[in-house]
Amino acid sequence: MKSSTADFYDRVYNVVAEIPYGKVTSYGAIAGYLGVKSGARMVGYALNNYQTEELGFEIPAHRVLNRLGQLTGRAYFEGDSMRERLTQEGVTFSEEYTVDMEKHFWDPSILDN
DNA sequence: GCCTTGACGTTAG
DNA sequence: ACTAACGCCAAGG
Repeated sequence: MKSSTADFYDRVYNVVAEIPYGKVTSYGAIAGYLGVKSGARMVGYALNNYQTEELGFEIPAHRVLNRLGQLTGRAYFEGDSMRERLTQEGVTFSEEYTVDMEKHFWDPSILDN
C-alpha cells in the first residue's frame, strides 16, 4: 500500500474524530499512534489544512493540544472558542490556556484494544 | 529548486 | 528548574 501525505492527513482526521467528549490528546500521541513518531508538527499542519479544506464532516480539533496541554492552536479558532468548548465539555484547566491533561488525556492506542 | 515557516517534541546547556 | 537550539516533514514563497 502506498503511504501518501493525504493518507496521513486522513488518518489524523479519523483519530481526532474518535476523541471522546470531554477528553483531550496531544499531537505527539496521534503522530506516534500513526507510526510517525517525529510527525507531531504534521498533525497540527493536517488540522490547519483541514480547516481550510473542510472535507464535509467536523472534527473536534479543539481537543488536540500539545504535550504540555497548552492550547497552542487557539489562535486558529474564533476568539476563545477553543477554550470555551473544552470548558463546556467539563475539561479542567490548570491555567487559563493550559488543560489538566493528567485527568483528561486520551490515548489513541485504546483504538487498537 | 532553495529557503523560510510552522496547531511539536526532545535534547543540551 | 528554565531557556536555547536542533530535528522532524510538508507547504508556500
